[in-house]
Amino acid sequence: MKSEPGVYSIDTLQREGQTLWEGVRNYQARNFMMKDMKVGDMVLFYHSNAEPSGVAGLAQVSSPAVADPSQFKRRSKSYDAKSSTESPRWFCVSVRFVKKFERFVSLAQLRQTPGLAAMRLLQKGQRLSIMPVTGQEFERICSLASTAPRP
DNA sequence: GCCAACGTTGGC
DNA sequence: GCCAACGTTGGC
Repeated sequence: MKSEPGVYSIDTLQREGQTLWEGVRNYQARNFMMKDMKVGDMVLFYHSNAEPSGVAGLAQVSSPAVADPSQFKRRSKSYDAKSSTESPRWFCVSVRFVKKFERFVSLAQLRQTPGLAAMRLLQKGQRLSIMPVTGQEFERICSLASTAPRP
């Protein structure tokens, strides 16, 4: 799951413990939350549009998808006039803080890592804010987060 | 700040 | 249903 650290960082999540992942306005990303993500699933927390961008830590899905309340709030940037409480258009899960990585895993490091080349995140033009990761990719990234950085 | 890639919107 | 215009994302 991607977030711009200036907006919501891993530190914010650590402070708050848990958050509703509001504001996603892309159908593919929404569908991942609605259909694929289960309570207890592990989440790589990725800092996008950052200096540097990369995986900052781990979270965990802590609730099933519910109607995203921000779509009903007129003053919210995520307000959607075409949605209604009777048939909400947008859904989101909650995630809880698990850990901040000892070592931040930068995008450059991900790109350099053999075995991660097929990661969806690394494919050209990939802009989805939520996307699936394989078990192998997940393990690989966690091990990068706990081993010495490259020189 | 630039720009490629992609999604969405709306006229027809 | 097509597609041009526009908006957004996010790396660089």
